[in-house]
Amino acid sequence: MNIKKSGKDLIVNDIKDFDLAQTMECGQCFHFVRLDEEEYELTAYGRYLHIKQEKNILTFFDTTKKDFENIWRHYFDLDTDYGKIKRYIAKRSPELKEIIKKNKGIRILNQEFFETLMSFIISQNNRIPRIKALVAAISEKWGRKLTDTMYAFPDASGLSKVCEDDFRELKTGFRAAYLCDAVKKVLSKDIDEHLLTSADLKDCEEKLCAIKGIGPKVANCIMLFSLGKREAFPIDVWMKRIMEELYFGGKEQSLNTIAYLAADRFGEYGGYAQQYLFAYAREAGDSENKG
DNA sequence: CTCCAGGGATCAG
DNA sequence: CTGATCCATGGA
Repeated sequence: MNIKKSGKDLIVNDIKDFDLAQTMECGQCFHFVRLDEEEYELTAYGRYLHIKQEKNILTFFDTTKKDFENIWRHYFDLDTDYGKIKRYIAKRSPELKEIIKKNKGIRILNQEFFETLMSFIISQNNRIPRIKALVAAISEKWGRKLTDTMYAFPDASGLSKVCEDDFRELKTGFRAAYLCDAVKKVLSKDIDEHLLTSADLKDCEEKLCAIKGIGPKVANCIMLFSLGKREAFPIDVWMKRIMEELYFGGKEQSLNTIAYLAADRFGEYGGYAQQYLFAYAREAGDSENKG
């Protein structure tokens, strides 16, 4: 990885195991706009970013070295060795070799805690385009304006005066009460990001599940995508189906049994494995719909 | 019209 | 502990 400035832009050369589109579109993030095949705009940590990939060259448009080092380097998980991770997962589960090859550029983003918390509450029983629309709507209504079309997601204090009816007006449906409860518990420090970060996986999950509307799946997404807990393993309907097919001969299993197998098989790399399994499941599901 | 979405709360057994 | 039903909303 070779970093240099070119006018206002910042260029990263020789980037390995990275594909921008795969990373943005794999269902972990909801606050971005696709401009072109490998070109996106997004917001995170109160900043706006316009980014583009051409082969193994990444261009961060109009970005200072300071912002790259303080924010984007960690956001895109650029200091993690994904080659090592992929080799480990392929060894533990050879069925995944092909799908890892197809999705060899997926990175797990290190997103902001509060935005991730709220986004995955919204994700429950919802579709990705709709989740994105709701995240954008909350940002536009209560967040800081960054460009003509993009707004930063507000922090908890920015939502302190927002009530359930306000969330309901945006058509968040039955999740309005959940969003309210999350804001309240973050403001009261009942939910504290730093305590969660230092807590172990089980303790952290338990604390997150104290928020109304958060269960095991959403809690694990929050831990994986915003608290740096890469051993977290979110199990949704897709994951359940594909795990039963790959490891249990197609027989139905309880969520606990599946979670136990994941922990045993993938350990500290559970979260990474989950991304490839998710891609595998979605691909299988799509071809099923076509055929 | 019906069905379902990267689930979870609630209640029955 | 496991299973069924409901939850708002919008797109297929």
